[in-house]
Amino acid sequence: MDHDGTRDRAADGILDAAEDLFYGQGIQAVGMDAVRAASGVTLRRLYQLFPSKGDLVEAYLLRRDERWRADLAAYVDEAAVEPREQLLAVFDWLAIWFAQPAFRGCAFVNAFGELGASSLAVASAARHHKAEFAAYLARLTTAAGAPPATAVHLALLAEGAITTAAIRGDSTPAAEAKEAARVLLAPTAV
Amino acid sequence: MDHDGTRDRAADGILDAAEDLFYGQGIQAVGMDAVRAASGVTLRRLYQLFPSKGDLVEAYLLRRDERWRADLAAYVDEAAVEPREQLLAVFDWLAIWFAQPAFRGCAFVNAFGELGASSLAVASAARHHKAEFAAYLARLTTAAGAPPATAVHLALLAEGAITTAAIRGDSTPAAEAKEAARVLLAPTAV
DNA sequence: AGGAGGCGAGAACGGTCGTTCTCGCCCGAG
DNA sequence: CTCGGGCGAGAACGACCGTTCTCGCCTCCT
Repeated sequence: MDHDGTRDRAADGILDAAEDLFYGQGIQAVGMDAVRAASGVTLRRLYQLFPSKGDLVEAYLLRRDERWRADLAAYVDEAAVEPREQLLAVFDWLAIWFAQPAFRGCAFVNAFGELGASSLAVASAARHHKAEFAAYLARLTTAAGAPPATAVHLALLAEGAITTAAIRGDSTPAAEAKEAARVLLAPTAV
Repeated sequence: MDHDGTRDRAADGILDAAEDLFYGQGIQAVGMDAVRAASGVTLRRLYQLFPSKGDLVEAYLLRRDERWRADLAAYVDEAAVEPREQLLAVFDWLAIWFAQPAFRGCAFVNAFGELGASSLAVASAARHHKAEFAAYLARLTTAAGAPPATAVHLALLAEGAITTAAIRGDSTPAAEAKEAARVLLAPTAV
């Protein structure tokens, strides 16, 4: 038995490798043997911890969702205190994300496009991720005293910025979306 | 030789089948034999017209890009004459697209997420498609007398609406994006 | 009329993938 | 000391994929 965390540490290493590979190359393009090689674990243990590739994919998406949202919230929390400024800080965080060399768009959008039609687990992971992000923006928006519809508009801008930055391969869409967000947050400007 | 259009008609049928399958299930999930079966053509002819799957994918994306933009422009042209109204009509067209049962997001975003990391042809097809769409919005925006930055903002909204509609599986993001677009197009409102 | 070349149908080939099995080895219980 | 159960390493298996080849047949030039 594993009284210590050997099992969990192995699972984390596998998930680290799987995340790099799945996100960087696409899920179908990465074989289980590549995950094994990158995580330094044996194939037997890999299947003990994740009985099928589908399970591994699901765990990859779940962990990424939680870490992505936690990282965003942590950045926003220390970037600003006023809700309106926090909403704008979301786009600053996107800019930092987009500038990372490994950035390749939203993992959930990519997984949905690849497997959403055949895997219900992938489709609902993507739905959940986007719903949670929308709910986060909605909380900030009501705290800022802006109408609820504004939260939806900002979510569309962020979503568009992510996809556009991925395909254009540059990070300026974050700043562009922030400009638009500023307009949407100032209904009766000047 | 084919003096008549037999060859071209066969190619069209293959592309029709390939488009249904690639868009509906993802590119890697569809084998060449499935394309052959759906198009009623023989495997030999399929490879005569498209020497590799990569060629077929490229042709699929190219034809889809042109038809998508032509359909959009045709709708917008007959929906409104004033440039500002035409910009808003773009989102009405998106709503119609999203409501189609087979709608599964942007074919180029999906292909990019699946193959963009490994296929330069797919990556540049996606870049080209998005650049052309952005240029179209830029033309309408300058015709409407709005600042060029507004075109970029509207493109982000449209992009976000496409992805959000795909993942949520409903067509309301088009109307939500249209609301936001109206705000962005009325800088000094009321 | 005859033969050569193109066609349809599908088998075949080499490679890869997800998953499981084999086999020798170690380690701890009795 | 012994022996059984779990381990690492990798081979093996069945399925599938992209692509090519085989093999009759049909057809069109001369």
